[in-house]
Amino acid sequence: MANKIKFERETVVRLASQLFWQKGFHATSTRDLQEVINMRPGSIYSAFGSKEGLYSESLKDYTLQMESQIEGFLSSADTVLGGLRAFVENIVIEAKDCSPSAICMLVKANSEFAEKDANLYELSLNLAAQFEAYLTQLFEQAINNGELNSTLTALEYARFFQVQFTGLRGYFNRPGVEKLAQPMIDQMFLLIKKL
Amino acid sequence: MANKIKFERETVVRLASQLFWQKGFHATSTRDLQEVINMRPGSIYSAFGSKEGLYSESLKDYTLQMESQIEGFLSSADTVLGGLRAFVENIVIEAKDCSPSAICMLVKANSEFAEKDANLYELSLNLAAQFEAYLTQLFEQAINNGELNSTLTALEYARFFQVQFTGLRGYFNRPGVEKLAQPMIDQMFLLIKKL
DNA sequence: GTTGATTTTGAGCGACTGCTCAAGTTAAAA
DNA sequence: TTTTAACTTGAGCAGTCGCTCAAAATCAAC
Repeated sequence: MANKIKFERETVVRLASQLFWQKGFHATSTRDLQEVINMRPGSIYSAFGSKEGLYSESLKDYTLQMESQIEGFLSSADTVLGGLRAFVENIVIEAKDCSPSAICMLVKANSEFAEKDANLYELSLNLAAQFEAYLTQLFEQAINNGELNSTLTALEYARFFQVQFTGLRGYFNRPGVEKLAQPMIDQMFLLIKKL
Repeated sequence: MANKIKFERETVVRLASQLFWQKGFHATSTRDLQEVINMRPGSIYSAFGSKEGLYSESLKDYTLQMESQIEGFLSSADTVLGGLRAFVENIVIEAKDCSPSAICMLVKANSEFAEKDANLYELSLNLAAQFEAYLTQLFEQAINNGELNSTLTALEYARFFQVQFTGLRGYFNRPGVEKLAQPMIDQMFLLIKKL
């Protein structure tokens, strides 16, 4: 009975996610979104409630995609560190130019939503915490596998990784430094092992 | 001849800078600015040309302020590295809560202006390059003073510093991790010396 | 074919945006 | 004191914003 939904929620959220990631929340208008996801205002608002609702779903999807991307690299690598390194190299070097932005969407979100009580700020914190927990679990494996000694806890390794990774992505979000990426990633993983 | 300007350009730019730093360019309305800098549209536009013009001046001022802040810490420190460390500790630990944002305004700008041909994107790149040159000059001094060996060039040290610093500021832009700041800064400077 | 619940459509609302400019105010020069 | 160029004011313009909702379209059930 009744009309069927004509859009695929997954596809729509992914497209919205890309636009939001590129332009940021405030600089993306609902008309921009309408064009990209090919939906009219009424449908968008009945499906997602608000621009904020669609952004929220986009950011959650982004985080899950990041994690499943890492899973992909892990499954075709011999070690946890090898998988993580392939992931970092992919983001910083290969995917750099076909990605909506060189900066992590979570980091962008966290920097865009200044007001500490805003929903989207809280969301960015929660997703960052979730991602940190995921990374911690990976470093636990790495320690158990003997890839890393246990002078640091898994959580401490995860923190170090995030600082390095975010720092690198920020630094390489500028033209003309491409040749430095590989040596600096090498240095990053060298440091992790020597901590 | 004629009326005198009633505002102090320096003060106004500093106030605007703080608001822009906190909220970002797109989320700051000209009405927000009017209130904070206590000027009416006509005066603002005759003095700065546009919202973009005021932002541009604000961002330049921010960069200069950062550099002169570092100068301050350097002049009351025994070594270049000691001065830089005091600066980092001040930004990440002490000034964290009274600052408009935990994230560097240059980094925010660079992440907000996605379109590669936009004026403000170009500006953020130029100022970042200027700041890197300034840092490089400091690390040159540190090498000459024998504080650092010369396995790396001054520019390479400056790059490493920026990656670490940006990474740390990003990581500590969340509640509940305050106690980790000092040890992670210690680790950062330990790494710099051991590179 | 008819019904009727569900989804899609898009004109357009009220609020807000960056910005303009005619009118008013100010104070150095004449 | 008068003049006049420089500066300030704020009502308000034209455009865009996020979003609503009555009408049209859709399609499973009967």
